[in-house]
Amino acid sequence: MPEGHTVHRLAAAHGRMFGGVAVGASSPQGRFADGARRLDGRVLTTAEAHGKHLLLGFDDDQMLHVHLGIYGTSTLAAGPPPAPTGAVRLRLTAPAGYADLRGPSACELLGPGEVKALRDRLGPDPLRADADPELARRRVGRSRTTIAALLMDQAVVAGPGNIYRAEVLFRAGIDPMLPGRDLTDEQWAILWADLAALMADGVRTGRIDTVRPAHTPEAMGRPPRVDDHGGEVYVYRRAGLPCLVCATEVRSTTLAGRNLFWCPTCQPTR
DNA sequence: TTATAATGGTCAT
DNA sequence: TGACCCTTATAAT
Repeated sequence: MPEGHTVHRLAAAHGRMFGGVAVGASSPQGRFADGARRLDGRVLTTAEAHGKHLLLGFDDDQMLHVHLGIYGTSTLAAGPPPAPTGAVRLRLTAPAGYADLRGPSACELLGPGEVKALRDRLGPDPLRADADPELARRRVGRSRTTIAALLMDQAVVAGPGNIYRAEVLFRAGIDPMLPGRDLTDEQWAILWADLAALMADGVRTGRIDTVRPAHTPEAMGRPPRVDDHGGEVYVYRRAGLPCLVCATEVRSTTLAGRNLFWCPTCQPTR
């Protein structure tokens, strides 16, 4: 379930489990065999996330870079590792437990220059203390691209994915098709602050919950949502269902190859 | 048993 | 814009 909040949780969990100890590394699936050999026995020194990128630093100049892509998962558990099941690209082990990485779009060792290049092509991450929202605001303000597409562009903002994109636009009442440069400064400030708050919640809970107290299942007398992403949301994957605020049918379309969801009443065209 | 979809990104056209 | 990559869970057959 990889949007930025997931990766920040992973970074923290890796720091707790592997920080300061020599880790065992293997690639049961075999596709990262060389990298695992180089990692095996190194001591983990840093664990951080930038957007959806996980960066693990070791006591040499090689940084492990992991990107989960759309289906990647990383499972951490305490205790001795069981026999690997499925396609485990990388297994890390420590006295405290183990981590299994499956299906990542990137799992590679990077030198310092490559790490800098990676960071340089990412926009500010609302979950990072060093994020500069002005940088993102300037890019959005100059662009004719729709705000829906800009929010998915990791060079503009690093971390949000399709769920946060749809939900934050709904909560701000902004038409997804509005060109970036037509947003007011106030609208951008609201979007940024909401991303930061919602994603911080996501880091705490491990779920994406965006529904305000007034519209929760309990408040509305409706059954809780059952969806494999495991959270209560307004529009994401709710096409054809009534908007939780105004009962208009939630719409969906494909934009730049991704599903976009919105309520035409709550997010009117200007 | 096979098909499809999915919270992402890269590359080519 | 479309093809393709990675893996798994669920739906359809």
